[in-house]
Amino acid sequence: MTVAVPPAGRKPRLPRTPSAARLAPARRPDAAALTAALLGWYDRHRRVLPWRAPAGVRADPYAVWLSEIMLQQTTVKAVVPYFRTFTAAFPTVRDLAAAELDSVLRLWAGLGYYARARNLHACARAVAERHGGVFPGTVDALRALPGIGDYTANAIAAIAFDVPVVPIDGNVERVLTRLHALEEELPGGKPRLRALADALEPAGRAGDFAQALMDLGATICTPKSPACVLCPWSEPCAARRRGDPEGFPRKAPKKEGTLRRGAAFVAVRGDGAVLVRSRPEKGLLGGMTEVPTTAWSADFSPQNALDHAPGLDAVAPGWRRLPGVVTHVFTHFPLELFVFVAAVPAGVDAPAGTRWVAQGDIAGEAFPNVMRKVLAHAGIDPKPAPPDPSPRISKPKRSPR
DNA sequence: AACGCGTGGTC
DNA sequence: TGACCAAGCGT
Repeated sequence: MTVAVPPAGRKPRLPRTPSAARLAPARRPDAAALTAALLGWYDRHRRVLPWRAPAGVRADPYAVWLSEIMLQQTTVKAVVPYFRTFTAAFPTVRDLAAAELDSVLRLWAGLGYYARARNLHACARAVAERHGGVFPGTVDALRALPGIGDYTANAIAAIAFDVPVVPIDGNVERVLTRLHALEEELPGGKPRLRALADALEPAGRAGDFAQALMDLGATICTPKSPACVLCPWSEPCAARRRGDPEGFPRKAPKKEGTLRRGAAFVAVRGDGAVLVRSRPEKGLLGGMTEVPTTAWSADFSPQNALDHAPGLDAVAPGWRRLPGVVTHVFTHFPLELFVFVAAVPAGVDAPAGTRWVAQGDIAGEAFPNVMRKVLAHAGIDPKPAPPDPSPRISKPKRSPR
């Protein structure tokens, strides 16, 4: 279905009479009216978040950038404690640039998508070196920095610099495809979505407008059971009028990955030290810490697992397989790990490419969650990955239905 | 362009 | 309870 998008700044003609209104074909909603309704709603219901400035105050670009990177494919609830930890450890982008990559990875551990942490560090250094420690205020300059794609460049430009652009994330995607009942499947329909976003009018409040769209998507226009009765755009929403808001956005089904298996080896010394190694910089869980494992493959069998773990038979005389398996689901494949444990005599050297981590340092290692599960399965408490999910943030809960 | 890349919450 | 999803990016 082809949808004509009116040029920004011009309103579609309104029908003259009520009867004409009823008979008229669906019209593009009036951009100025949409803006007024959305910003009015935002002024009453905006969420209070650690990286947001008070109403009427422009937010700190560093805080906006840091939060936007953390929020990529990640929930607000998960991000808040990490955001507090990072701003405490690195008050400015220069502090972050001066830090070792390894300390950044350690603080990031548990948040997922670890390439973000490496790009975060690289971006901080680029800002420090290329821009004198000050974030640039244009979409193009932001877009050129590591870890900043189309969405994030537009979000930072709008929120931190009030550049009149509309960032499109999952929330905005949902809100706009519903508002227009866009039939075209995503991601193919993204260019049309871009046109719909560009037809909106932030009216001099680009930052508020962008965050209003996201708050609307996060609290009202939710994927399941949207609260249309509370929505400022309820009246013009084509999907609601059609009685099927949940049906948007239209998406092509995605295929699932096949199960992989492997073995993980937990070698524990008498003093509590554990044998670990670092994963390669690139790829799955890049740069993170792990206990030695076999390769993970669809045809793995635990029978001769040690044959596929060179050097480990020399570390300890008796490897014992624990009952059960550790399961973990990555975005693109599920994983089952068989866990082997061994008590290692004092004085045994770590094989090439591995190292001993003292008992007290285990919590500080950059273990991804799958490895924390393995350690827990072996009876070792890896300590909570995320910082304390301490002070509550405002939660605009609505009554259950 | 399609895929690789984590984790936690929700129903 | 497994499937789906959440403020995407890099290749």
